[in-house]
Amino acid sequence: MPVHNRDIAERFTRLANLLEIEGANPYRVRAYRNAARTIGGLSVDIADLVAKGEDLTRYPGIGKDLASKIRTLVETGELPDLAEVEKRVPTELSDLMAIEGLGSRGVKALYKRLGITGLDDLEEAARAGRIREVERFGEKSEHAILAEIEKLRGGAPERMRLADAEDVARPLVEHLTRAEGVEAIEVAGSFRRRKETVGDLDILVACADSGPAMERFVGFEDVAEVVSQGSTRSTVRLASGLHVDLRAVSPSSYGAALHYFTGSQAHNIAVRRRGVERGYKINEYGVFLSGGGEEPVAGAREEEVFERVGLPWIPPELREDRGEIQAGEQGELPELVTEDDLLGDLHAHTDATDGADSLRAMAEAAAARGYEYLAVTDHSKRVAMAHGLDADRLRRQMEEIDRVNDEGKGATLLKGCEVDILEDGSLDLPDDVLAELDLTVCSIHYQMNLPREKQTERVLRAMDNPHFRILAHPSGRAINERAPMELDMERIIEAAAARGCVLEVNAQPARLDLRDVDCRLARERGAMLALSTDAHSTDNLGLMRFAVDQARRGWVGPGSVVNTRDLGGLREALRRR
DNA sequence: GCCGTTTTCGGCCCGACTGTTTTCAGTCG
Ligand SMILES: Nc1nc2c(ncn2[C@H]2C[C@H](O)[C@@H](COP(=O)(O)OP(=O)(O)OP(=O)(O)O)O2)c(=O)[nH]1
Ligand SMILES: [Mg+2]
Ligand SMILES: [Mg+2]
Ligand SMILES: [Zn+2]
Repeated sequence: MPVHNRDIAERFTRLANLLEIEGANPYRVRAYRNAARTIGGLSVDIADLVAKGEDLTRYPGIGKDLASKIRTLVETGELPDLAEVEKRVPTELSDLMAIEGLGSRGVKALYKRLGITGLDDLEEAARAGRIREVERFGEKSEHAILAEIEKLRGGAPERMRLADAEDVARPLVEHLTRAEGVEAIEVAGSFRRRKETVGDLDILVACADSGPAMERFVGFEDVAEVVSQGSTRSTVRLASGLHVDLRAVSPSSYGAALHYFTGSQAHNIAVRRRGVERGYKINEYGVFLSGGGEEPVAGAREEEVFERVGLPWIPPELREDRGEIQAGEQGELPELVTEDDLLGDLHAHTDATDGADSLRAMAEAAAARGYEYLAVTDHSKRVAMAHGLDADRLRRQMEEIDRVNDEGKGATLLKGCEVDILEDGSLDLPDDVLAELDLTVCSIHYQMNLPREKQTERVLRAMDNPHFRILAHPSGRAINERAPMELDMERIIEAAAARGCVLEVNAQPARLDLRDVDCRLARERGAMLALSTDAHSTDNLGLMRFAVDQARRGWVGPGSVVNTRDLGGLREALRRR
């Protein structure tokens, strides 16, 4: 696999940046950025699509020209347009745009006037006080640039995991709720869309007078810096480094503002374009008639905005401009799975291996959540670090499960095991003991760096075992910690669909594996999913909502999720083909 | 560069905040 989607997206982003610095047509620049966004949000590998000769123009924002450029890039590893523009302007200029407050115009001016091409040049010029000599720069921007360089040198800024963002948001929302005159408050942006990571927090408040809320916001104890402050919008940096935007509007604009601030940017643009087509101007204050007129025709509720452009209310998780608008228009928005749909959890550990709580405690905690069943899936022996089970210990655990089930106090415990998939694709326990289980959860914990073809074969071979049921944390990634394994996920999804294997959506906040886009591909290809917490304690059972988030972002409905079924239905759904 | 139950050409979302702007460009949401 020579060219990853990520590489293709990065090249087009670079091309867009350099063209913008050169002063190219901004809509052409936007077209390249859109293409980068589309490609970055794909589950299938573009290189595979090209190899199969598929028509790339079926993807929105990719026309004949871009399709041909992509094909060239995949086949030759080269993007001739990028090579061309790099002959005219230094490619490092694109990286300078990562500096906050520095855009294409600023970079161009610094390059033309001072010959600055990289971070080192920029720092030197700033220290020498030469930046302020350039038009549209001054003392303040010069200092700001130095500060930003400092931050950038301290390591690339990471996006924050959604679960961590919740912990940051909670006290801040609590703090703002107590501001005078706040009638409604919501964390919007990527947080509301439930993206796996967030770049910042975007908080919206409704109030007649924004003053008290804004003051309270910048006065929050964790604020390290007030980046900007106005009457309707302020931005702060928290001690953790996370930025927070607060937007304040009157209650009559709350719906329009919530729509605006929830995004995504691409979704907003698409909805606003529909507005233009229908004679409206849509902004964060409401929907207005294009001809002018001060009075909005809608704005208090989010539904009104959609209604004006002929759409039903679209769940935030879908608002990525990835087909939700067309689906809404045609009345074909998917029914999305909810936490209430789930009748059990199919991946959990106990104190027999690396879990914190007993079988009995886990069964009772599952019942307290209203579950009908809980699969106990402790590690197999290969995972020695977790004191994994051999056949004997697993059999003793099965006996204990029988006893706990007989007591009938908790949810029904299913006999399972998280069986390690060994390097050759065989499973870590003998078939005879696996045959005694209700289900297996199979996963890779070692040798995660095999080449793509081998790693894919390893998983497919594991599926050959008739006792294989669920593929757990399929990519093995840990967000901000460990890259996913090299895998042909499309092949794995297709194999799962064909052979009656189930793919897990692991709810551990660092995993979220499958990803949203993989969930969507799985649904499209007819593979079944299991939403599971991989709980290592009774509390961990409560992580389920994070798996639900990503499944919903993947357009997944209850029908594609095995643990929406009752025990009888589940056993049916887990039958192998 | 993309795209079309108005269009195959001529549009392409719309607004807040900052700084050096002397009347608004640049950057960002
Ligand atoms: N109409 C419009 N809305 C925008 C634009 N840029 C951002 N927004 C809206 C939609 C975004 O979801 C919202 C918050 O902006 P952010 O930059 O924080 O993006 P978002 O939260 O979606 O992603 P993030 O995880 O923060 O990178 O503001 C834009 O160019 N036009
Ligand atoms: Mg955001
Ligand atoms: Mg933001
Ligand atoms: Zn596990």
